[in-house]
Amino acid sequence: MRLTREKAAENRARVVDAALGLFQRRGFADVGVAELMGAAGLTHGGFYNHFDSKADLEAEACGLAFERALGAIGKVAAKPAGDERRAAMRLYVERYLSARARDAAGASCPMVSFGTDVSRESREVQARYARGLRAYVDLMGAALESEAATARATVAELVGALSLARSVARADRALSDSILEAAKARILARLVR
Amino acid sequence: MRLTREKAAENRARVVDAALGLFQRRGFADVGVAELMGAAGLTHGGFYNHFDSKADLEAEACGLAFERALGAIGKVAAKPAGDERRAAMRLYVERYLSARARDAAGASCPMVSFGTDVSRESREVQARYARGLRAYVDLMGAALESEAATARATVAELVGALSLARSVARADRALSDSILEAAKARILARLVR
DNA sequence: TGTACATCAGTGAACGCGCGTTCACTGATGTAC
DNA sequence: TGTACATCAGTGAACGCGCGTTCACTGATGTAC
Repeated sequence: MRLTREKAAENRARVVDAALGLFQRRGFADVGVAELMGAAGLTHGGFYNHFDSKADLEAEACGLAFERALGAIGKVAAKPAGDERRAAMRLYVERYLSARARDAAGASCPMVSFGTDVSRESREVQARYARGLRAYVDLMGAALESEAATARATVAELVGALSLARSVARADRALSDSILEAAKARILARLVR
Repeated sequence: MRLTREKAAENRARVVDAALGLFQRRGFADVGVAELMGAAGLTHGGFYNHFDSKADLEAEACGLAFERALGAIGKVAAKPAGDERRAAMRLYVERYLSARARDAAGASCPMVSFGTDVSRESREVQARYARGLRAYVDLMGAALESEAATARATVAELVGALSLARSVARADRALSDSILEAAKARILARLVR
């Protein structure tokens, strides 16, 4: 039952998208090929028509996550400098550090989802990740209209706060909320200044 | 070949310690029972004399990591307030965000090693982690002689910077170093003020 | 445009393999007398 | 204190199980004429 090329490409994209969601929620190791193919409405046997290996898909999913993250911060950086960009940046930070983003484990920043995993992955994933982070920091500098050092420290604060907040979200929601609030207040205060 | 109670307790402690190192370096999932028993100089069969399950050991290793992390920041908080405590804190930050700490994946802050993993672990690990983080933030407030919000944001910045720096350490060392530097400079600047 | 055949996306059974866990066994230690 | 026996930390083979990957097969699509 061969499919049209478009249909096949669509299926492939659906697998990457479904896999990314599962990987972000549960980590690379905990999601099997059969499960992720099932999540895309397919059976596991066809997996190797699209990917060389599971590691290959992991690298591609990581790339997709960065593509989305860079798209979001890129939009902010693309605004006219000054008030308009600052307003967009404020909105970006508020969303990034919202309870909503914290609870949406399946659709979030790759630095938060894969931060710990990435140093255990293949060289290729690591290289892709490093390129992604460098681009993200650069766009953050533009979005913030700041020096590189400020952009780097801000990214660290953003990523650290969301990571920590997510880690304790179930066990200590008050602590989780207060970490988000503290980081948000600090970054926003620096923005208006 | 039954052992003395002391020798058995010593073996058990050695297993937890060896397992923690391996877990921090490679994650819970990637380290098998046979391997971690081997790292402690034992064979896998005896594992269940000491632990109910692998998850049980994971929780205990997590507890040990926090014990150490809390000990380190606790020492700073225990210094006499003022110059002496500030000096100890400066040293703590410099060490925490050093290239050395970044490269010592096997012996580091549990928030950095387990940050992503913890939300995928058992309720018990999560509860232990949340208690640990709360205590860490409290001690950070004391060490910093600051309000709770500042302590929370500082922990986020520390953890975020070390996480990111470690993620790109192999693929882009310059970026890794610069993230460490940026966060260090910002936190230290706030300290002297 | 129609026909004949090669291609290939998808299916589902099967493969090794390594995992967590169990078990019968060993023999020095701990304990009851 | 000495003896007899139960205890239990450690060993290594064995167990199911689920994983990533392979394979023979199907049948609609793409292509050559």
